[in-house]
Amino acid sequence: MGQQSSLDLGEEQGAALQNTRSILVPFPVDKAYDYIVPDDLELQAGDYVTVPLGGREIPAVVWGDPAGDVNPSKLKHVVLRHAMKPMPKVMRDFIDWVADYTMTPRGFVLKMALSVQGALIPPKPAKGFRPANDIASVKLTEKQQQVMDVLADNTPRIAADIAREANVSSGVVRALAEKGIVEEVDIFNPAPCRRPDPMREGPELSEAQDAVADTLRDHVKGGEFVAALLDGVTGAGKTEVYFEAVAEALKKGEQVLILLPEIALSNAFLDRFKQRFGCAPALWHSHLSAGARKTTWRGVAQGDTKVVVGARSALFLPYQKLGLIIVDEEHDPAYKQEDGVIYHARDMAVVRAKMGNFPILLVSATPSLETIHNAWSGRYEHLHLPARFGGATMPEIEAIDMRSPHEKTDAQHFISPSLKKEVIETVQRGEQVLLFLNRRGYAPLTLCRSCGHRMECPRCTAWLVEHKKNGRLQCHHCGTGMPIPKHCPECSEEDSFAACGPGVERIFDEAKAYFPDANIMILASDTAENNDQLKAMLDTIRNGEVDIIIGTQIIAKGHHFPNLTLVGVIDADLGLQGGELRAAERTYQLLHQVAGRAGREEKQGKVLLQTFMPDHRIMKAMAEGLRDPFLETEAFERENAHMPPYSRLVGIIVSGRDEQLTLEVAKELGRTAPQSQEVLTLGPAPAPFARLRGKYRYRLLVQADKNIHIQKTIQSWVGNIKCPSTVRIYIDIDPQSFM
DNA sequence: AGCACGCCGACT
DNA sequence: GTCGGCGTGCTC
Repeated sequence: MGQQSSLDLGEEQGAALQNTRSILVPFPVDKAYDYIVPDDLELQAGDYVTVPLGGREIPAVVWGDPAGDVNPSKLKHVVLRHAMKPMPKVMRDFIDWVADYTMTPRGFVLKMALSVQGALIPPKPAKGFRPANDIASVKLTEKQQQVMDVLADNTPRIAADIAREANVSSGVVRALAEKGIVEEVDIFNPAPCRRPDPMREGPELSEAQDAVADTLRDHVKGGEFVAALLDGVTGAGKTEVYFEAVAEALKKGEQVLILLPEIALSNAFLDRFKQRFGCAPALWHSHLSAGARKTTWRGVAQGDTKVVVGARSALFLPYQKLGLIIVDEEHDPAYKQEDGVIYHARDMAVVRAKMGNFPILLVSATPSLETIHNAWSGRYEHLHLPARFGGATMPEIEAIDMRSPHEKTDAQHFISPSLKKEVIETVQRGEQVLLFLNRRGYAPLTLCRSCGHRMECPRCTAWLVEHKKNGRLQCHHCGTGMPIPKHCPECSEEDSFAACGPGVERIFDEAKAYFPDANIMILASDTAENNDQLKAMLDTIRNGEVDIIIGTQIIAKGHHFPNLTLVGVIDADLGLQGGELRAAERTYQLLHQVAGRAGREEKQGKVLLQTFMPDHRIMKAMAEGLRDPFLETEAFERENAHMPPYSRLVGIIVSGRDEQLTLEVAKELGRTAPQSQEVLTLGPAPAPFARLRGKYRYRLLVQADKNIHIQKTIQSWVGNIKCPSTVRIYIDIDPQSFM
C-alpha cells in the first residue's frame, strides 16, 4: 500500500503530460478504459496489450484516444505490448457495431474475439530432434538405425512422433541425443492452413457450375461488397462452385472464412477441401483442444492462416486480411447464438463483409425467408445451380395419411402399415432405411395411469423424457435426471406409469419387433459417447452392417450414405406444433434435408412422410417438390401479420429466482412499454418455458417497423427500469425462437 | 470474470 | 464479541 501511494503521487503530478490511450478490456463493460502508456512503449490502435485491472493482469486491445473522464490518479500503466500485428480497424469497428446492434457491452463482444486463454503469449516451443551436423561414425544398433532412417529427411519432430514412425520406444531417441548423434531443436507449431494451393486442379465443373463459379470469381476479383445467395439442391455441387471463389480470394492473398453449422463440420467436407487445396483448412469449433485453439487464433490474427472453416464463433476471430465469407447452410438455426452475446452469425457475417468491403456468399438448398426475401428484392444476387445431369435425382416423396383407417398403427405403435411394408421391401433389396424422428429418449411424456399425474422437471416447465437406455427420466432443458420412481409421487400407486408418445428408443423397440432379422442402430446426439465413437458408428452404417437407422436430426446433416434409399419420417408434423413464427419454415427445411438422405447417385430414393395433415402446404410442397410457392405463401402470411422479414422483432426476457419480483419487473416493463404507430409491444406473458433451470421467466415481444432505430427505443425504455440485481433482463434483437 | 465490501447467523 | 455466508458493485 505504501509503495502504491508514492507511485500514485508521481502519476498525479505528471498526469497532464502522461501519454494515455483508451483500451478495451474483455469484460462486460461498455466503455474502454484509459491507461498510461509508459515512455518506452509505442502504442497504436489495435495493438494487443496486457493491462492491470482490479488487481490482475489481463489481455486487452488499444481502442483509441483517451476519454480523459476519470481522475488521473486512478490511471494505471499498460504493462506491455504483445509482439503481434494489431487488430485491424475493420475488426474493431465490427466489434463496436455488433455491441451496438445487440445492445451488449463492447468488452463482452471483444471477449469473443479474445476467446483463447493465453493466446497473446507466444507458444513455447516443443522439444524436437534432428540429425546432428557432424555425426561421428559410430556403430548404430538396429533400432537406432531405424530412427536415423526416419530422420533422414532432416525434418525435426518430437520424440514421440519419431518413436512412432520408427516403431521404437522414445528411449532410443533420447539415447541418440545423449550420444550427440541427434540434436535438440525448438519446434514451433506452425499456423494451420498457411499455403492452400488455389492452382490445383479441381473437380471438373458442369457448364452451369462453371458459369456460377465465374460470377463468383468476378465478385472476388472486384473486391467489393456484394451479397449473393447460392441456391441449389443437395448434390448440385454448391461446394465445388464456392471453392472456386475461395481459390480466387487465395490468389489475392486474402483470408477466407467458411461458416458451417457445427454439426456439418464433417470429414467428408474436409476431404473435399483437401482435394481441392492440397491441405486441410484451419478448423474452429467448440471441441478444439486448447493447443489447437491457440495456434489457430494466432495464425488467423497474424494473417498466416488462410482459410478457416468454422462454426458461428469463427466470425469473431481477429482476421488480419479477410476477403471472403461463405455461410453454408445459411438457413440453419444453429447460427443463432442464444446465450452470452445474442447474435445471428449469418446476419453479422453480412455486416462484416459490408464493413470489410468484400463479397459474401450465402449457400442453401432451402434458404431462410429472410435471405430469399433479400434475393427477391434484389438486395442479394440470386445464383441458381440446377441439379446435376446424371447426378442427384430427387427422391420420390409421398405423404402417408395417418388419419386413414388403412394406416392405423397398433396401439402405442408409430410405424404405419405402408411404411412397414416399404421398410421390409427395402431391407430385402439389401438397401438401407432411415427412420427419422427428431426426439431423443423413449417417450416424451410419462404419466400416472391411476391419477393422471405428469412427470415434470422440478426446475423447468417441461416434461421429463424417459430414457430406457439408463432407466432414467431426464429434462432436456436443464439436464436434471432421476431414476424412474417406483411409486407415483402424487397418488403413491405402484408401477402406474405409462409412456406416452414416441422417442427414437421406442421406435427402435418397435422396429426390432417388426423387423426381427434386420440390423438396427439408433443415432442421436446422446448415443455416442464421443466423436470417435460417432465416427465408428457412421462407418458401420457406411459399410452396410446396418439395415435400419433410427435417428434424430444428427443424421440429417452432412452425412451421406450411398446405399440408403428409403427415409421414413415418423412424425412429419412434429415441428409444426407450438405456434412458433418459423415453425413451418423450419419444418420444411428439416424435412427437405432429411429427404435428401434418400437415394443419391444411381439409386432412386423414396421418402414417406407420416402425417395427420397431408393437405398442409408443407406436405404438398414436399410431395410436389415445389419450394418457391411454399416460400411465397409463407412470405405473404408474414407480410400480412407484419412479421419479419417485413418488420423487426425484439424479445425481452425477464428472468429471476423470485417469482414475485420477476413478475413485478415484467409488469413494470409492460406498463412503460413503447406503443405507437411504429412500435407495438406485446406482453408480458409467461415465457414458453415459464420456469427454466429454476428461474421464472416472463417475456415481452416488441414488433417494430424496419426503418426505426429500435435499439434506441429499447434503451430509453429498458434502461430506465428499476431492476433488482437478482432479476435479469435479456434483450434478444431479431429472436429466432421464442423459447 | 474476479475480487472486495457489506450486512446477518453459528462459533471461540 | 468474531468468523464467514454470498448478494452487490466495480474494475481505468
